[in-house]
Amino acid sequence: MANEVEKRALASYLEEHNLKHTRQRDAILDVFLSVTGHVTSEDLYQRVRAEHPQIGYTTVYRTMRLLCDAGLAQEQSFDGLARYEVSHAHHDHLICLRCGKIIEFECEMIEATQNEIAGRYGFRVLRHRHELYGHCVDCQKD
Amino acid sequence: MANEVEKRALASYLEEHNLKHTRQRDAILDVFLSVTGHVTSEDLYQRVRAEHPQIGYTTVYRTMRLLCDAGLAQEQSFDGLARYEVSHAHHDHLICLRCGKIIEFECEMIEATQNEIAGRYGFRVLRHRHELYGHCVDCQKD
DNA sequence: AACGAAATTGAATGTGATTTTCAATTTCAG
DNA sequence: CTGAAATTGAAAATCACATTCAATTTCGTT
Repeated sequence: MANEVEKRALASYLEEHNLKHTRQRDAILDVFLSVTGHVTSEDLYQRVRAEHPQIGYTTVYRTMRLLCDAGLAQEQSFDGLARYEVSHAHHDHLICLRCGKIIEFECEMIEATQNEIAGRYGFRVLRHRHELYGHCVDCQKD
Repeated sequence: MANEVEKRALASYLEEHNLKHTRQRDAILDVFLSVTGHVTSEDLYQRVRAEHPQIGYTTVYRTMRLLCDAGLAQEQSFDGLARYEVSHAHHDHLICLRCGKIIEFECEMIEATQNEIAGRYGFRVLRHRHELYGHCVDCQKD
């Protein structure tokens, strides 16, 4: 059985919150983890449906919110559509405005600077959004 | 008459694009410029309506898009709602998750780093979004 | 000042993603 | 096995945003 770690994390979360373990949640988690990149609920629903035709859109939608609450997924939005990615080390995004390609990057220095700036205003930063929009190598040719 | 510079800028834009000068557009621009901060179209509509009850929501909405196209306004979105701010020098935002306060800041260093990172991936950055979410001084007390 | 083509207005309606409702079903502690 | 509580999924509601269209207004030309 794949994705043991994530399944156990989900199980703990469900137990702690008096929620129930269901086949649907398990199946959706599996499909979500098998996807690389940033999927919308609709995307994910289509993929889930290919393997589990009886699972409805609403369940996929609700399960993604659940996975976000459980810390297994993160919601992003680059273009007005909610997209989900598997939670992993903090990072920012480069988004190509022509082809939609999304590249992730990390930068300690920017993080440090953010905290320094927030400190000036007495702010305590909890999270941030940092996205660079432009054209990727391939799309600069046109 | 107030806001002469902006009114002239709008007039030029209208003329260049074969659009027409109307009382509504003038009134909406005035109200928009009188607001400090980041307003939604609904916010703005309410304020416009207070002075000009005959102006409809749609006109406010369309005028804000016009002002964005004309470079007089900028659209932002921190919480899913489109918000408009008066155009001014480039800056990023600090947003308080409790009270909604929005503080603007600038940072050359971050801008430079962004370009350096984008360069690594062959990206040409056209614009970016950089928002720090957290708690402001006042809201940390609670 | 008046004409008329073209743009604008604003109420109503459409759109599309997201969210909620609710009856039927499933889970799971006892 | 039982029953209370959670979950499911189809349908409907919601919400912000965007468009439609007939009536009105603007403005270059007469």
